[in-house]
Amino acid sequence: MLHQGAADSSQQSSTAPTIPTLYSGIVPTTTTAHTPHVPSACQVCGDQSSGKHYGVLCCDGCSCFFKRSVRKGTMYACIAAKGNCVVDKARRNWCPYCRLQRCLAVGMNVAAVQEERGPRTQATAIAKHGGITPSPTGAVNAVNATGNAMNFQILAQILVTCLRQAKCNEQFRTLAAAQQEAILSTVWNECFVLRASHWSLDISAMIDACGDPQLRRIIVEAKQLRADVMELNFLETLILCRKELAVSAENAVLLESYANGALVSLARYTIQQSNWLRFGTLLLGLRQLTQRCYESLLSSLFRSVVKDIVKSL
Amino acid sequence: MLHQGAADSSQQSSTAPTIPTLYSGIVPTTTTAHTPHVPSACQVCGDQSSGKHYGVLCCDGCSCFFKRSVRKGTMYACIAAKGNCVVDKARRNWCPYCRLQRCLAVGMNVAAVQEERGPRTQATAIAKHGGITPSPTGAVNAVNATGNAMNFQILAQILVTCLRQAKCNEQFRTLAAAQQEAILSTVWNECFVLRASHWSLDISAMIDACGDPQLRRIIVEAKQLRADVMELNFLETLILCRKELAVSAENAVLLESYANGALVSLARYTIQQSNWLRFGTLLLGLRQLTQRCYESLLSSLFRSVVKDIVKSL
DNA sequence: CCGGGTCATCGGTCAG
DNA sequence: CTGACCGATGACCCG
Repeated sequence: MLHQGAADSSQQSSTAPTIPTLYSGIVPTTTTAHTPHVPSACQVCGDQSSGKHYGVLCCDGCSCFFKRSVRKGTMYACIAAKGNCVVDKARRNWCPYCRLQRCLAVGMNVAAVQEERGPRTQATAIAKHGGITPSPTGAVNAVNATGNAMNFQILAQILVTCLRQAKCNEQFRTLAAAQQEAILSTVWNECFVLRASHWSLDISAMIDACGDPQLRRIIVEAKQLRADVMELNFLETLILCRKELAVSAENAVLLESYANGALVSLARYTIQQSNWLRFGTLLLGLRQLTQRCYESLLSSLFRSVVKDIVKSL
Repeated sequence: MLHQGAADSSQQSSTAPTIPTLYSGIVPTTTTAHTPHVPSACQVCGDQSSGKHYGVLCCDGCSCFFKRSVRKGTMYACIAAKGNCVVDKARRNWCPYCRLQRCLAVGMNVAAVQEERGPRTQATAIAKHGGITPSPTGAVNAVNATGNAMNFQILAQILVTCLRQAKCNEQFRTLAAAQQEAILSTVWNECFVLRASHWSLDISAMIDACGDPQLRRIIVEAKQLRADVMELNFLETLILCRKELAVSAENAVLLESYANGALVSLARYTIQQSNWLRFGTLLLGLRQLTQRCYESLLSSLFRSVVKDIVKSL
């Protein structure tokens, strides 16, 4: 930080608003000459980049910030509630939410953040010194980058399947394409978790392999609903048909009627085989599902694919 | 890159005539090496230094004082009008003018003081203890400083009333104090919106005056539930008794049973006067309420007061 | 090169 | 306003 301050004061005495262009026209010729490393602009904040991190050219700060954010799974709130704060070198620390959003927007890969390892040294030193090997605490799970990618692909396939299923939803399918797309691009993650948590095969290993601890927690929680096929369908309708996501007044009415229909059907279905409690529990589960999904980094995992999936089919 | 002043100041403690002796004999051998943290004298007042700040070895107090002075840009006047007051640990607070002069004299770097950032934005610390959770905060600027301050005060009173009511909730009140506090510090905003949206008087003007458009939307949405007193009580229980917020395994069981009880009661109550739809609609409204609350900046509005309120009563 | 961790030094907090 | 305290940041190093 001191370093940062020093750099600031020496170069740009004031908070210069035009930072991103820092190396736009200056460096090109001198680049190959004697530069220690190729200077490029951080795609997140425009600061000097130290190379690629998590798939994107960015500076140490943004790289580190991204790593910590993903590891801890903290969910930020935009300081201005707009979600469009300026993220440049001088202001990147003002709004963590917008900084993280920007990290994801430029394509930083959540899955590339590894599990936390133990402290760096000690183990060897102590082992040499005495004979008492201390427990290396964090079982370094370097994991297989290859198998990891494979698992991700499979999960992406599951995602496609879930969204196809949503498209076939009896009520949802009747909506106009634009309305469908508007809804799905918002609630796709809820659809995914609902279905994936009740997948016929055990896919927990693949979910673990994605390296997103949040996703794991969400799925585990959703799994506790133990919904059957009928219940899943009704819940899916309730996820898909939310009048708040209507693009027009008529659609709002339509969506509400769909949701009401699903509610009544679900009530009938659950009451006939057990009691009211089941009905209420499922709906409360929906609340939990919604909240968790929007608090999580789930989206970033499939960010690249979900857009295309929603469009096609 | 690093401050020249750093090297300078660490050696020439001479600037301060009376100070240097403080730790001169304690750290003799290890001085220059790379000791974890060498206790040294603050170059400004001679107190124990906690490391370099703004380029100079100094204590937390002088560091903080310097930061505040630079940020606020206040001009002090020497209390003795001489500009040569003694600045040592015991007397550093007597004359801010001379203290600041001394900060500058020993080379503290004004440019290293960054601009003020917003309040810390934390957001939901998921996992772990499940208890500690101040909600997302944001800098809702002073805005309504003048005329609206009154309205804000009234709303804060309403908030107090809502939380008192929550504390009296038939189920919630039986929980241990620590558990109550853990839950309320998370869901207080849901409690507030639920009650405020169904307030007996029309408080929409005050809500508007708070200058948070999000809050307005949330309240309007919640108002559409048109819940009666009984329903409100059941919904409140469902907000308060979420097993995810349990601080212990036993409490999780307890909370779940409370929620189940509320579900059954609400079902009985609603079915006798209309139908299943009402029951389901209310629960979906709960989902909407939860999501909106955590997406909004509501918390920042009451950030300063809610903490105290939750603690007291 | 790009993952990881480290730690001096920034930031804000909040009783006193 | 003060300052002890703690979380966040990022330049730097290792493997």
